[in-house]
Amino acid sequence: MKSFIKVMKALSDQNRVKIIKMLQHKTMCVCELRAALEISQPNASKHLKILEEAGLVDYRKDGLWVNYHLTDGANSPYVANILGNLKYWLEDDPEISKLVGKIPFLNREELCRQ
Amino acid sequence: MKSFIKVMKALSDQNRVKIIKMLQHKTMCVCELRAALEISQPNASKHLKILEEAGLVDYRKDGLWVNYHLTDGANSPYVANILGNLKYWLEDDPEISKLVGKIPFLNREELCRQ
DNA sequence: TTCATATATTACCAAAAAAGAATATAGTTA
DNA sequence: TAACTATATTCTTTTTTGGTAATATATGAA
Repeated sequence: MKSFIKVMKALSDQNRVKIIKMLQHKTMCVCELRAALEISQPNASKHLKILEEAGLVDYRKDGLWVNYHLTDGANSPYVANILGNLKYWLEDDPEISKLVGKIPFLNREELCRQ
Repeated sequence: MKSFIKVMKALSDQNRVKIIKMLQHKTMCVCELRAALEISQPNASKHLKILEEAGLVDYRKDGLWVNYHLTDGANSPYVANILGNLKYWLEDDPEISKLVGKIPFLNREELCRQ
């Protein structure tokens, strides 16, 4: 039950759901995500950690960048199911559409000099 | 997105998940639920209200009793999907099994005189 | 009407979670 | 080595949530 609740809690926050929906389209680094969501860098890192501990996302380091991507849910039936459904859910949510529309114009090199 | 998050939040608490799993087996009144969960009556009422507002449960009044049951999720794809999957998920969780095992021995007439 | 009782609501407190500020870590480059 | 930078962590404050106690509501019975 604990792992189920961890997944539900991870998905109980708007910014974290937005992160999931963005990662459906593209592997993204922390600075791209924080720029798209307009939140602070530590805040973005913290949300990503919660998603990671729930098994929803994973990352690969690439130099200074840390690229996050969705997992395949192989380790949790809850994760597999919800991530599968979330491909279709919230597709017509206005906030999500707006965010996803931004993705092609996010430029890592440009965004990550603060 | 708000309704999705409402469902996720509703399922982010052990007692509420336990209520769902019990209602899979039987329509139950508040006093049966609170007795099974060993929580206070106001606490049970509050959890039920959160589940109801998320669209996961509904109730019918029968005299003094209020009988809660799972919805069919007709008004929400999230609810329909999660309630469908929850028939199978958590079936082998020890806490859930213990609770569900109690259900046949709950006696409303006996429990509801405090 | 009056009393009894199952449930809901309110007010309050403690614990948990979210956010910001400051600092630390880990790569990279010079 | 030292300086730079993307990210993570820690500390603190604020907000949210879960719980209890007390009270209100609503239905049924006398």
